[in-house]
Amino acid sequence: MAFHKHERTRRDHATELAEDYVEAIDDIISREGVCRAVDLVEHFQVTHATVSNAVGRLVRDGFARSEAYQPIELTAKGKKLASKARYRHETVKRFLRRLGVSEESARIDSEGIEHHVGKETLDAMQRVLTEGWPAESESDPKD
Amino acid sequence: MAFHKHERTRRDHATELAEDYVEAIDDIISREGVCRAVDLVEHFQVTHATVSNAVGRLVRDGFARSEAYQPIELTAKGKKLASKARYRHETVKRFLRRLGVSEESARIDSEGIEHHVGKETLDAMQRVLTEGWPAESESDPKD
DNA sequence: AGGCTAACTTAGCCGATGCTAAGTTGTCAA
DNA sequence: TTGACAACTTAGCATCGGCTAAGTTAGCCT
Repeated sequence: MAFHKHERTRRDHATELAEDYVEAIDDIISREGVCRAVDLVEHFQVTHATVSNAVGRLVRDGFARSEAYQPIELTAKGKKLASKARYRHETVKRFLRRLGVSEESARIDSEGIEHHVGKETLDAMQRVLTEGWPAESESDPKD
Repeated sequence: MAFHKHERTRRDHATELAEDYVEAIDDIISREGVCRAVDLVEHFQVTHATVSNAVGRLVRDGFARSEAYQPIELTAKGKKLASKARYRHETVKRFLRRLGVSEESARIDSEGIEHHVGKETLDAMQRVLTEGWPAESESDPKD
């Protein structure tokens, strides 16, 4: 790995908001046809000004397109990130449900957790969802 | 619950750094006897200035005590937070190991995940560690 | 056409978390 | 004892993600 001990965590933070936004935008477009800033205001329970700034960063970073006073659109890059984020989010949430966690807690916790789940952990969760729990083993795993 | 949709996630963020710091300070004191700023510089791979600011916030928020140029100490409140954080961290990490995730990934992912795991999820993970996997069930859970 | 209202932007503020550069203190070894 | 070096602080800067307040635009209804 090319990461220092806490570098990954910090890098995750930098993209968290972008992931939450593109995921929300993608959802809203699916449901409503278009996504307006006011929809994101509603979704994240923040002010218009906050959304405006955030969308500005998405545009700057190539995740979204937006003309002033027009609906927000995702770029190909934005759509790709959105679908990756949704897959992770769904997998984590379904995994928590399978673990026995309530809908409410699974919804809340999965929102925070999804950004910190690496490929290996995600695959392990997905495996549980498709193949059931791993075998119980007495010995320590070696990998 | 008294949370708006994303309020919990935002609140978690506010205490994340504090938790990481008190946990690290507590560990270092256990291992070394005292904790100096330079140990935290090493641990988090940030500059001295960053540590100085962060410790200032810990002191301001009642988690730590520190005299200029002296070792850093935790208050009772800080120790309590540290042990809560360590318990969560350890539980998450051991759970991931049990899931089949490698030591390296479990270490990295648990660092990010621990701050977003609510009581219910944590209990579910702990239950797996002490009692094994939950029963497979065909039907949807109802809680 | 005109005007109202809701949607949006812009400007300016704050705190958190990072940085560099420069100054201060503590400590150990010569 | 004193001087050098490591440890620490302080000042000043940037970005992010919040906010309020104020200004602008779009769209609809009369």
